Amino acid sequence: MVAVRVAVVPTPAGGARLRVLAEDGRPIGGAQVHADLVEAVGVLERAEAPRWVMANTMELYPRLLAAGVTVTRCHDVELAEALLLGYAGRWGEPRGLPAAWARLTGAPVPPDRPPRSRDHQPTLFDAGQSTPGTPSGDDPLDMLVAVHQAQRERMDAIDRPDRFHLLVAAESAGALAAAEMGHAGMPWRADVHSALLTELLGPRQAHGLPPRRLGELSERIAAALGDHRLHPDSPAEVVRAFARAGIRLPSTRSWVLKEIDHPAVPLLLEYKELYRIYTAHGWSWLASWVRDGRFRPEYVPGGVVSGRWATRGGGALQIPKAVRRAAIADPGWVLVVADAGQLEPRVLAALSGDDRLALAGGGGDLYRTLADEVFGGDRKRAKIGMLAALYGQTSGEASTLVAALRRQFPRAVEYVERAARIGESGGLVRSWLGRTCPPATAPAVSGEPDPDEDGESGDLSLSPGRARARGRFTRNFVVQASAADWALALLATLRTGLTGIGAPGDRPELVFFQHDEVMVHCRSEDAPEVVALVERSAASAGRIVFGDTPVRFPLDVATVDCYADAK
DNA sequence: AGTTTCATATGG
DNA sequence: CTCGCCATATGAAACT
Repeated sequence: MVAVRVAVVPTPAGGARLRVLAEDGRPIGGAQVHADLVEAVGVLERAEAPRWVMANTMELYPRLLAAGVTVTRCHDVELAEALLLGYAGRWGEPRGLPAAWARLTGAPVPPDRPPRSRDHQPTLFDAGQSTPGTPSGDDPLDMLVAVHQAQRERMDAIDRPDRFHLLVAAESAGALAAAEMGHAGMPWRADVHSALLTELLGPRQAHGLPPRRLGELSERIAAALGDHRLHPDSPAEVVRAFARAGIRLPSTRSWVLKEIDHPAVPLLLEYKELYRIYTAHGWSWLASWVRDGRFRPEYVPGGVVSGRWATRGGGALQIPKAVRRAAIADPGWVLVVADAGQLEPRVLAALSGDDRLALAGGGGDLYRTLADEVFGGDRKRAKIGMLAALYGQTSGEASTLVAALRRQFPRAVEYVERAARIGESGGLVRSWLGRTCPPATAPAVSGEPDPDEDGESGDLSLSPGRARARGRFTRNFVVQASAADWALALLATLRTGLTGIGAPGDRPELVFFQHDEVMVHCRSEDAPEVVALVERSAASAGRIVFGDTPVRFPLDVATVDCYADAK
């Protein structure tokens, strides 16, 4: 019989212990012991491609990838635990296997281990069976099997189990993709990056001395303000210098400075831009994060409450446009870059079943249609109105614009307003697939008491100010988290499909994922097939997540040599 | 000296 | 009185 699911734990000596499971998680037969983890997984994957049940994908899978073994599907017990805890309103409790096992057996719940650092070498201890706080003698494979089985039962017991199963599968697939992306890395030309820095900043100086261009600018800024010396990166100094020149600044933010008519302003703006690149994406960034022609950040699936990914170093999700010129495909290869346009309003249309809004997104530019239907052709206002509805903005003319939207799209607007009301009254909201927002936290952890908070006398209701903030959060959560549901489904479909394209050994590789954008590195001749696959995956993600919906999720797809040319 | 918060930038 | 969501990362400033 074909193994549907297989639980796997590594042994300290590089081996593995496996147990075949039925779909519901019940073990079939006893534990198998293998001397070689990589071989055991590789053989079974090729033969039966089961869903691998693992405690933590990001810890185990990189070892398999390093040895050339990929797997198709998994169930990540830790990620599933976090989703289940969140669903139950127990957000923030330890979610690791030892903690889940302790809850199952009624033992004291140990805290989660802190995440390992990036250049941490696995030790016998890490790979081993005992974990701090766990009674030794508990077999990790037994723990894994039992916790997984219990998770399957908990998943079946909640509302909309079909969607929640999808969520766990998508979250797990995301973890596989994250490990694979960390393994592949984004093609990155250090020489191009360095040349770009030199062009912008002047040649690199020794000992972290600021590059010449920054020094020159700061001298000219000082001179323009009648000073001898000035650190333009110190907001306090800049404010003081302007004060001496008779200009009072509330802050030194770019948009504040832009309103000021003074010769130092353009210099200062230029300085800020260059300084930012120098400190955040300069030579030291290059040295820390780019090796062997690849940028390898550390992705953290499920790292953001809304289900978006985070990174633990490298800042992969904030790569400035200016340095994207260094992301260049290998010779003979290209980058297929695809991003979902206007994803959040489209997701709102699907969530709320607002078919009129769905229709408005049918023509490609949703804001354009909105503008023509509601705002007398004013696209800018249409966009502000929609974003105000999604974020809860009330200042300026935002309320008026949202009210206008509501007249034409009552279901969509009511959906987010309802989420806001639930949040304001202290309730929980969920994404379409069931990812749940964290509960309202107890205010004033330390320091100054919140002026908006009158008393801490065990009153669970929120103060008006906090309640409104909470409402904006839950309002946005339902949309942002459901958009993340969709994006994960896209990613999962895409990564599976890619294994069928290209020649073995020269497969397209997923190298980047950023909220609503994916990047595939592939041979030029495979690009058309990849483009078609990405587009199919987007459409299929819409159906998988939202079922039968008229909402379209169009992608902007570009096949380029260089990331900077994608948009 | 080490740690935390603030200000400002980047991304979606 | 103010009122736009989610993040990461850096250096300066403030704090222990």
